[in-house]
Amino acid sequence: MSEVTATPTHFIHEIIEADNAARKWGTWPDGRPRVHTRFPPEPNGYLHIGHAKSICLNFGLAKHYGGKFNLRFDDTNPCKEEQEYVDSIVEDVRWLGGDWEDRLLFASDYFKQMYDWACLLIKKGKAYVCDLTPEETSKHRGSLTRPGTNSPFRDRSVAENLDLFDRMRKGEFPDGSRTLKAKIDMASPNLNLRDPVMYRILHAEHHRTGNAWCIYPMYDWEHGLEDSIEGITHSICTLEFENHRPLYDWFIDAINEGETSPIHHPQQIEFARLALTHSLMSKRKLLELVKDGHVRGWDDPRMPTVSGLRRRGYTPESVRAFCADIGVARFNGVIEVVRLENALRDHLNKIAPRRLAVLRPLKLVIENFPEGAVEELDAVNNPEDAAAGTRKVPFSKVLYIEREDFAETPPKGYFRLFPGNEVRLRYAFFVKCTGCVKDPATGEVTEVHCTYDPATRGGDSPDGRKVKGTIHWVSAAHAINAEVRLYDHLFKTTEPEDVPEGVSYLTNLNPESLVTLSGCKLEPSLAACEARRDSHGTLTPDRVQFERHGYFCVDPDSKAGALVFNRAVSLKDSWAKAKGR
RNA sequence: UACCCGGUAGUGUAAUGGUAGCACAGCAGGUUUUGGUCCUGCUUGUCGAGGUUCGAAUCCUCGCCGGGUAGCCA
Repeated sequence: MSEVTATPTHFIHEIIEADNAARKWGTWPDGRPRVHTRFPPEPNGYLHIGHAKSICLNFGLAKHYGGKFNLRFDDTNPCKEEQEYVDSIVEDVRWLGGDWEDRLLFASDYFKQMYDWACLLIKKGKAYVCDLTPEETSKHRGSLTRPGTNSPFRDRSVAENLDLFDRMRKGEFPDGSRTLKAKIDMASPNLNLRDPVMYRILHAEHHRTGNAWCIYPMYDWEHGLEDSIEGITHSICTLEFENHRPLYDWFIDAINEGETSPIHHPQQIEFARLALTHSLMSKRKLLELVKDGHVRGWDDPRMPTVSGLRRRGYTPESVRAFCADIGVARFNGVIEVVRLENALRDHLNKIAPRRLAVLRPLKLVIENFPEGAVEELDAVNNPEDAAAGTRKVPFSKVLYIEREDFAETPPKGYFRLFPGNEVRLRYAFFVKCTGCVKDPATGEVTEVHCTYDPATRGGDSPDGRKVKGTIHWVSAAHAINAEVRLYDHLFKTTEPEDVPEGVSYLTNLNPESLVTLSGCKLEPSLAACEARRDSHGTLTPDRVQFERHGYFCVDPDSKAGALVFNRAVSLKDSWAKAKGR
């Protein structure tokens, strides 16, 4: 069975496979059925995980069926769009693995063609220049339950419409004074069909066309034309455009009516956008979080933006796996964010080198270990990947262990260090706790003491003796210092936007979403880690597993000798779960 | 009280007139030099009522519930 005829995994596959079987969209030169998708962002903000779903869908479909994928900027509103956003979107789509080859396209490049088609519609009596103000237009539209009323300018002559539209283009009229509208049906139950605006007057500088135009096309008019020009077969968008589909079809049909060589008519298909628990996808609110300083920027590791995920330590592979895993449907649900976190764990478990790192250090003194001696011990780099090999880790008389790995009076089921208990120091020796030293003023434990069994070197006892606990450690004399940032959900509630009337979603912000730890003690090999960048300048930080903690990556805030690590995701912790009960 | 679209375990997603399955979460156990990984088992579901049919998650009707739509935004 060839890849192309594999079992469909969702309804869009079914549509495409039926189209392919019927050769609905023709074929490529090599004879295979044509599939051509696109991702059409407006460059007015940063991409987030919801966009990633769309990118993976569109690019994935093109790739699966041996088709093509375009990256097209839908830059038809000069008031909101900026080059900065174009650049970040290009970077994010590329990072996610989207390949548009030489087709990085801009809707603004089609302005002249769209204008000509608009004139054609005027000549066909299907479009007219309307002098109604925005407020009047709104009134004439009627309501959800009342039909609209015709504009008094609806029946202007073709000649007058052509003249007025030409003068709109030349900039003779002020912003908002006139529009070009499609003549459809003011009584349609679908409000989108009540003589929608095709062009508005905007004397604004466009990021690419400058001042060449002072009329700009509206989404409903423009979008299908862009798809048509590019030969898009399946124009995939989100569910809220469902009511717009009749208009998408109407415009292209209107252009084609009576023509001997009709333009290409793609098929619009809607799917459910992504929503994640403990998260937010609204561009406006994301911007607010950045502007008001609730996060450190668009790429704050707590943000659901693609750049945030990247800085957090997510791999493109894990984001793609997540998008494939959650599926595509026509139901607006909410995905549990643990699914995303799990996708990362899955990938990093396979590829991340293991390292020893003590986040909240507590001194462990080995009473019977010779002063000044150093043992070089072999540590496995990745138990999931034998090819990753081993490394040497220095061991000495004074170590750091995790504060939470010692308890003077252990809770039930605790099998870490406590007086009289023996545990294994990972890759090193068995040690038996002999007691601890406390600060007489505060009562805080400042040092733990133990003895080690030299016969257990490497972590196995020749006499077959077993220990229940294995803890990690770092040699105090060899440790390097680092800052570690622990992240938790930005919002403490599952659906942060779900707030009572008059209450801000900001009240759902999690005050503990960022915990910064300084003076963390890392094994010396970690000194070589970097916040690397690829040949495009895109961040690809080194990622490691700190054993028993989680997966971490190097943050670009790092400086020589002062590394900063971000926790991408913790390891599953059944002990923490058991304690919580 | 208009039109459009939806409703399957806690969450998401399959089954397209023929045994309601999968993933994640949860629970229990096994393995383990990470309380990780891995492995095994278990709990939990077709919004409701009618109808068509030998047989309905699927088709029909009527309800109920949810989402979308009244920008010169996309």
